[in-house]
Amino acid sequence: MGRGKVELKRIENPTSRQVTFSKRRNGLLKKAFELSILCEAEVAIVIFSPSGKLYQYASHDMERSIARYRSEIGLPGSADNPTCRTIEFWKTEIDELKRSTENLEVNLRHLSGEDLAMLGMKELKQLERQLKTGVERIRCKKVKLLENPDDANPN
Amino acid sequence: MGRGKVELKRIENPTSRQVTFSKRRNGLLKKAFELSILCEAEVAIVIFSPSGKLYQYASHDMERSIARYRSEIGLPGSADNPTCRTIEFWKTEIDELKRSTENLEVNLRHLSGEDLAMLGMKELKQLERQLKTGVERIRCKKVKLLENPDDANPN
DNA sequence: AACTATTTATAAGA
DNA sequence: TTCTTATAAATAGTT
Repeated sequence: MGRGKVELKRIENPTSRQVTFSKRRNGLLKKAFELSILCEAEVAIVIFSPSGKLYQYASHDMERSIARYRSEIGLPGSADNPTCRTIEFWKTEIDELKRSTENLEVNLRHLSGEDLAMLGMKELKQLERQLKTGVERIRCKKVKLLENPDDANPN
Repeated sequence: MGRGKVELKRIENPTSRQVTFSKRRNGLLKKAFELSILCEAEVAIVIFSPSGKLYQYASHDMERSIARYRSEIGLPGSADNPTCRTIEFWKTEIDELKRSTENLEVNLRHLSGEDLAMLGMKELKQLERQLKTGVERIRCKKVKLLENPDDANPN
């Protein structure tokens, strides 16, 4: 990727090694970010430059990913003997559940015709179609119930 | 990098999401390897697929990199020891959130006319009324949008 | 899994 | 460090 092909070995020139490090480090972190978004993966990266400086990326939370890694590998610190990391893991678990709950609530309100303010025409049309489909299905069900009341749960 | 530009958002199609995950995961791990060789960097990556499978790369050693990360961040490594009670608290917190999520999902499906099997006539009528109200509100909103497109979020 | 048309990343140069 | 550009590499869509 560049004006010349590069050999897979240590870059001897310290200046160009530093420059390459900087460029490729950014590239790697960007790719990690994209992977996590596109594929809903949990990605965590830790990089130490030759001079010892730390660079990191964590799609969710570094401690959570470490905890998950360890529990996957089978190290202690998971089941019993919970550590702070384990707790962190659950905290983010909770946060994610809360977020998904919020999303569901928004969807529900939209289907009830509430909170429509920020929707565009495209979304409105889609919502309307979805609701009409729902009404149609419910009508079918009602008809079936009337024809064959024995199936009914008598509420 | 490919025949089409790709939007930075979750890939909806599960098949192509899986394929992309596989391709990009390999790409990311390869880049990490190259970075460590070319620039003598210490690189550690942990990836969890959406289905929970672990993939990893560590130029030196995962635990070493984790330890180095923690010491860099300033964590003593072994912090306080959370009690089982705290953990139990969070477990129930999670259970409750999961239950409420399930309820919301059921409501959402009902509003889409799915999973109607166990509903009685009374609930069906209520659902239908709710949907009709929703449709009506959405129509109002659409009309307003058409009359006054400037308000629109242009989606 | 293999194939390419394209998009991206980046090596070298300024 | 930042920008530019030629080229290598990665990969999205397709088969």
